[in-house]
Amino acid sequence: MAGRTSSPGASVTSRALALLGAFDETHRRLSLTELAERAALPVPTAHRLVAELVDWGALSRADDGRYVVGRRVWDLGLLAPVQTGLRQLASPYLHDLYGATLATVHLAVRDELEVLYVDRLAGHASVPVVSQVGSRLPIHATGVGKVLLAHAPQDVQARVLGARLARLTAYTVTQPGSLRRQLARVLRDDYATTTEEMSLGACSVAVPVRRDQEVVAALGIVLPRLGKDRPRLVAALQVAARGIGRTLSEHPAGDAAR
Amino acid sequence: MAGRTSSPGASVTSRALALLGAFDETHRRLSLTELAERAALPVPTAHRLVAELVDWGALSRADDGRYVVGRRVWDLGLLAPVQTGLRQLASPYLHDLYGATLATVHLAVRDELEVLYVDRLAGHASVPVVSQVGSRLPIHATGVGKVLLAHAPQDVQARVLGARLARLTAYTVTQPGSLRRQLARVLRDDYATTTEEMSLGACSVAVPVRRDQEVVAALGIVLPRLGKDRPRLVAALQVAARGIGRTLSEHPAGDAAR
DNA sequence: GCGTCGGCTTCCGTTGAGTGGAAGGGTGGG
DNA sequence: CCCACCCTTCCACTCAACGGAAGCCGACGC
Repeated sequence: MAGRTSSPGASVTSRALALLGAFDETHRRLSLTELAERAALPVPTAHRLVAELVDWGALSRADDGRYVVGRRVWDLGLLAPVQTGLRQLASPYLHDLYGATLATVHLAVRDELEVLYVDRLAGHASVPVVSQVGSRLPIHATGVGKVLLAHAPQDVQARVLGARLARLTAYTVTQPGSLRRQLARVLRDDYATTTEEMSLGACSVAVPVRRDQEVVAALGIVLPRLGKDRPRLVAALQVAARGIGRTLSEHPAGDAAR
Repeated sequence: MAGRTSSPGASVTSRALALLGAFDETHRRLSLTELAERAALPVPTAHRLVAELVDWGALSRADDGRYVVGRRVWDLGLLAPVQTGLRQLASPYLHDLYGATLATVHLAVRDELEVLYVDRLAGHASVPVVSQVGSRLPIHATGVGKVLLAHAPQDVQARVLGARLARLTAYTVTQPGSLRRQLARVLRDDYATTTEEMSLGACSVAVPVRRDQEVVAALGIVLPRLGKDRPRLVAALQVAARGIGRTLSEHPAGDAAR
């Protein structure tokens, strides 16, 4: 390979992937110099590798010279099991729920100690929420998060409860004991709720989505307040969740929740 | 580099990308040998490169030893402008439309001579359609396709009309003269319709989405039949389309329709 | 239970793809 | 007009990458 390299042993593939990895939610458009910095590469090296990524369609160069993630990565991302399995199969159920409630509807999975939002439906009438597809939010402060945490392995629960529970609003549950009791109730009632714990003006209800007894996702909705609609909402969510679980069982190839 | 190579001059990056490019809609799970074949690489070479892609999260190995597109590509795909620009900004409008009609709602852009479905909303009550997010369908047989074709550059229209127009149902418009006249009417009426031209039992209406006078996408819905609801549907679609166009104009960084 | 086959994994001598500092061009701002 | 920064190109040097061969492993047929 090269006579001199700033990072001996690094492969070409890892460098190219480092360039792709330079993009994130807060860095969607990057100049060449920014890319090089974020990927820890010299500018000429970044320049060569970026040109190849652009040729293939992994990156795209905008008119202002900056780079963005290319259409081909979007296409490829749609082939990932989280999309073709869980998200796609669940979509009609989520739309049924949305059509019936016009509330924000969430489908989420656990991603280590966080909640990953796999899908989110919302119109203009829905409660504004901070989540969007691909977001990772704290697991202790959302309805779907509490469901996923309640059904997580003991070591995951220990790590979440043993860490500092971030206070996001005055109503966030930050005492481990309180959260533990809530999780026990989630297991008993088979649904979770939040009341302005993630953001003010947003309350939520969520239920587990099971495939063959295993909780693989959580389905939830967000409303300004729960009130006396709670039993009806829980019932609607559970019907949709069972439908999703059944559909997932009928499509074994789509190992959706991993 | 290596003392011997089956494809001299091919870069490491291009080989790694060839492996990613081995996946498509009909090849979502591939064995190592299949990956090597489809990427035109020797198996040991594929083995090494695939291991790196797995390490980074671009690919994932399932329990049965086969590979799928990894979560990190899904994450990255969500950063592409087609997602963060057009799709995300349009989503609330699409959900409003869905909530009002419970019909299948489509958002699409032109991708060369085809329609690319950027978003699709459907519940169980909606008409089953063949499209899904990321699908490319023929531009002459769908409502959104006719809108995009009517507003396409002359050379694009010439290439579509000069090629054989595939007959998908008995009602598909396959005569270039007929399609030309329909496109003229689309420009005049500012909406397009289809009647069981793409699949039986599915009729559609679609309107252009404009950002600063430029047609950047098409918005459509699919129903079992149009009937006397057509004017109301067109009006609802146009309101949503104008809302999307306005929102796109307010977010210049998201060059969504490219 | 054994043998065969196919897929996968590991090895390693050879070599050319890849390296990045230097230099130069272009653009925007002061 | 000058300066600073970003981007692009060059090229001597070298080590990362190459893939056939060999071996391992699991499934399948007899």
